[in-house]
Amino acid sequence: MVSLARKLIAPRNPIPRSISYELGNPEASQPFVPFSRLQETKLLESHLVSLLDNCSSLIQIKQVHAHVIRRGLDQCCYVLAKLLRMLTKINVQMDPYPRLVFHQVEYRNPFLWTALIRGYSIQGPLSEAVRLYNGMRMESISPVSFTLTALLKGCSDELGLNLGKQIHCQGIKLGGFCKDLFVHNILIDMYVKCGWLDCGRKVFDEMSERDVISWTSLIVAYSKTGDMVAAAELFERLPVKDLVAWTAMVSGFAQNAKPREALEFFNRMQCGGVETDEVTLIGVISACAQLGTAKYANWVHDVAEGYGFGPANHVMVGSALIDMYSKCGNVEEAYKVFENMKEKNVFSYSSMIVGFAMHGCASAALDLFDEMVKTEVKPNKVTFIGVLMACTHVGLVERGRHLFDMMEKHYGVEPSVEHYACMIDLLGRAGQLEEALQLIKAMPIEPNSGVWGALLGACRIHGNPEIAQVAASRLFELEPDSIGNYVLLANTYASAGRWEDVLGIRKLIKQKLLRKDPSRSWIEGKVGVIHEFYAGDMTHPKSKEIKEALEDLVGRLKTHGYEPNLSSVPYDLSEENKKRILLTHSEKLALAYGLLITDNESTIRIMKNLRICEDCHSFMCGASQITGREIIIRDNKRFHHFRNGVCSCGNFW
DNA sequence: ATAGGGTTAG
Repeated sequence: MVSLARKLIAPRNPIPRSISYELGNPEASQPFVPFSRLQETKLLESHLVSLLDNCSSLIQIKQVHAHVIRRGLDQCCYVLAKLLRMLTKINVQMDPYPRLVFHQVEYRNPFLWTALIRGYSIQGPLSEAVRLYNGMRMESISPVSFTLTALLKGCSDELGLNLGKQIHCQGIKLGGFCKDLFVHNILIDMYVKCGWLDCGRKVFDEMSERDVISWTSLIVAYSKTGDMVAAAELFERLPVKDLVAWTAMVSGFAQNAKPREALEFFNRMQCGGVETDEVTLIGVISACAQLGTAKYANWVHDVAEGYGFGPANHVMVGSALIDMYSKCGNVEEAYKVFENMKEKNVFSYSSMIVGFAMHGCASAALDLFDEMVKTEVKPNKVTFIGVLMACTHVGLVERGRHLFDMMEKHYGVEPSVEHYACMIDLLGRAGQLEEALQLIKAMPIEPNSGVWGALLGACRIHGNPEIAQVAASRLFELEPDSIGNYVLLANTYASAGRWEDVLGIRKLIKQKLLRKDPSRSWIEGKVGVIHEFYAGDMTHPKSKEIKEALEDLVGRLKTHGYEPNLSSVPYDLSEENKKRILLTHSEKLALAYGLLITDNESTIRIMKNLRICEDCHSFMCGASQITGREIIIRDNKRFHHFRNGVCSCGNFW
């Protein structure tokens, strides 16, 4: 029975290829197969294909394959092509198993060829995919448009691009698929992946017919290069905007640090009656995390629950919420979300660990790490950055060293340059500047700007202009246009009283026409209204009250022993001028405004774009004591919780 | 067959 079936399906004298391939299925035109049997075979084939469709592991696929052979269909291209596609889907290497399956078939149709080509194209090497493609044409088998898209999928680098261009130029001349929408959409994608956005645009512009996928591909491409203007331009021209296109805009703005625009688009999307799914929500959550305000945080959490994508059942939404609450200063709420999640993955754990670290809760971060390694979730490089950060923020040098030693030995995570930067930060902030410098010299990988920057930052904190000079000279090579490095070096000189050198750096900054990123702080007022203050900026309508409130506060603070820290002003000015400047630091303005607009009980949350200065730090400590308020400040690195005169960072930041 | 997603760094 078995051998009979095999004979029927793979005849000794195959019908001419040209006919069979046009029909797409050689078995279909065998004249001597009785109709009923043919139907039976067709049924069996589609049954096996649907079995394959439901496979999710190699073992399952092999079981179905055995079944395929038992039923005598081991020459059936239709079923075997599906088998190869499934093997590719679960990432089974083409050599040897899928390759063998392919070779065991005597008469291969274009779909079977394409399935193998696609496998090599996705996994690499692309050269093998090309070799097969040529082999296919040598046997006079005409490629189908799916063959081209399969090849184009693998063209994501310089080498692939050449091939892709060939396919683009020649292949399209070949036949009917020159107008094929799929091929063009994938061509756009290929050019974009290779960094040839203009070519992608050209394909798009010349297409006779476009669908929402063509538009969205290009919109995403622009947003990935940071050009949200071009992305928005296209988006507005897109005739029918679907969920994915809207989401591309929302997350595009979020990824490009434009949280307000992201929220604005989400709002428009909702007004337009477009449905929302968890992918959209993740973009919105990320935008709220950047705003850092508590009210938006609660709002978006409710929105997510309302759409049925609560953190309990959606790992990605949950992880994004953990990150958001941490960045909004509410680490307790972040932990609540974490606890209630049914499934936790490496993102959930890492976000929570990083969250604890940001808030200076080192022991919570380290405990959670210990808990994590007992589960099936494996720590990754970000997890280790999190635990090292935790150690840094409380000065746990030995613990950090130990973790750094163990990460590769025990957990198989190779220390990257970012981990070295964390270690330099850890040693440096703890005052071990020489050790930090030694570690940089002993690094097996090339130190990058992050590493030298960490050292320079530490030199500024501990007032070491000599080592600062070493770090800065490397940084000026690596990042000649980054103003921050010049400012840090100048500040280090300033606190050592080396005003000549400070002037030298200032001159350099002027020569290079660099502009300082102005210091600003913001605070959330009524229902999502954000008030932003720039250092020295007295244009806020309530400036007069703010100034009075601050002067009053300083007066009361002085009776508690506060003295303005003049070394926080890196300019060679008179004492009076220094004091005046200190009082217009943006976080102080925001604090005064916060005191004016909130009731006596509530916590004051301030966000800031730069590192908080020593003077503001001690000012906030005192203010929290005098006013009895809790003050939470997020600077560009971490959170400070000021309560009863002390800060959670233990004056270590 | 083709489009959208979450954690890090001085």
